[in-house]
Amino acid sequence: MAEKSKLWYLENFNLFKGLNSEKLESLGKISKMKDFEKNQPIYFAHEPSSSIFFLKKGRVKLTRTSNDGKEMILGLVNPGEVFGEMSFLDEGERTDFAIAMEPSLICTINKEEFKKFVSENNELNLRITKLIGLRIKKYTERIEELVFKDASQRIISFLIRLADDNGKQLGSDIFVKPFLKHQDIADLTACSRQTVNSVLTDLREKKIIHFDRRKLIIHDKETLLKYIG
Amino acid sequence: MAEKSKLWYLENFNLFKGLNSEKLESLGKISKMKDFEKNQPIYFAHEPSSSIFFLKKGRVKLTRTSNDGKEMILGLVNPGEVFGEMSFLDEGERTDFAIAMEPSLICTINKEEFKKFVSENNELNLRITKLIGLRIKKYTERIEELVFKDASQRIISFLIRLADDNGKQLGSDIFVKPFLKHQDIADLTACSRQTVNSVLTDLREKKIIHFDRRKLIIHDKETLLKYIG
DNA sequence: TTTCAACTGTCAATAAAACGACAATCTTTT
DNA sequence: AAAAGATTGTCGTTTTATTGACAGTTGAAA
Repeated sequence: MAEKSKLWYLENFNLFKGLNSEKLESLGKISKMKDFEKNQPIYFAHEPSSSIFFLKKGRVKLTRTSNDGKEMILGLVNPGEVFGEMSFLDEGERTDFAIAMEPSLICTINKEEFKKFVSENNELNLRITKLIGLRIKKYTERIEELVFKDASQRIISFLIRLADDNGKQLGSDIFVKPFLKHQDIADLTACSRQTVNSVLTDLREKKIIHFDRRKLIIHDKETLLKYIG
Repeated sequence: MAEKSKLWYLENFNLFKGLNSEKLESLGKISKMKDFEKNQPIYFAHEPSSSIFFLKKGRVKLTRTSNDGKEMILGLVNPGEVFGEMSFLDEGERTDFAIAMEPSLICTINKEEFKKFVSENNELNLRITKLIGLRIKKYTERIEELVFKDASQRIISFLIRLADDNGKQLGSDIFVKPFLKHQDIADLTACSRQTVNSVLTDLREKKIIHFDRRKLIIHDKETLLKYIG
């Protein structure tokens, strides 16, 4: 491994993997790194979407709020991932609200400068195309889930995704840092807090998962998979 | 207006508006025009997605089916619009199923040839970018609707979209050709046929819309808008 | 013209999940 | 350490929408 460059913070982004140091250098010039504390907003709905973001460290959630104040979570962002990339596709305003769930380190690049950088580095085009394709796929899957699955199936699907994205396998158990409260899971799966609680409790009684306020363990992913067919 | 070219069929696609005749010519060379009859499938799920489609005339619906046979409609395609464009973003298989709802005329272009054409005509890049952005927006709006709105609000939202996309204003009435059966509306709005019927009937009783088997008229769009806030 | 299949309209029964309420527990602040 | 606030757990109760069943219509096919 090469010596630690001052651009260390760009190296780990999936999107930039394998770029040579010259290009990372020029990327470094147009990017700004910023710390966010827990619960600090990153951008708001109706703001002009003029930047694209990369999460280096921490955790971010993207939400939408209905007229009457109900919240839904559009997505969670893990380290190494891009967010706010709609700015790349669209001139308009943001439609979602981004907030740091934990102390986070976030890299910001101005939309126009990023577009210019991409046009000078065509290898990125393909990656971005794939990224966008993946987003569309995720959204259509989410729609499908809302249409075809009932509340407990949606919650179980979510647990599986959580295990895959954020879990650490230890023997036959998968440990997940429980960074979401029940209300968050409810906002992610389009059901009520009480329903989330009862589904989780039920799974715990059946020894398929275990959880309390400080841990979440999936004992038996196989069985969970059976529930959602 | 210029004399009718043999490329008349390409002229009206939103995506190609304003391309000069030389470019249309070369587009003509890589595109194939084909007639589809009512209920004829255009592509299936799990097929490799090797082409992109443009609807010249008729009407197409894009659907997904759950494991247990329930259907949802992912979207309706109107003349002048693209579909199957995921092939442009993704190497994989189709995830949806496209079927002609009416006798239709459809232009097909091979994904790779289309990509080549786009790379030689950079003005298209921006339009495609916008198109993709719009798709993402539509999907997130759909998710939002499923999460925040109840069945009758979803049906009413759908009626408004239908009026906007397919309606002809005549005085204060908006006429829509009723090309959808109740089951289709149900598949579009994620509720049951019976619920669709009862919501529509209720709106008819209140004289906000009128419909029977051969027509659908929206008398009072204002009031519909009030229902959905 | 008759027949058949698909679609519409309606209703009662059932099921799913939201909602409201409140106690218990944990966390943070003072 | 006490108080306040947030989160979880557990209830009945109520709402919403699905389901199934069946009769009435309509359009197409024979």
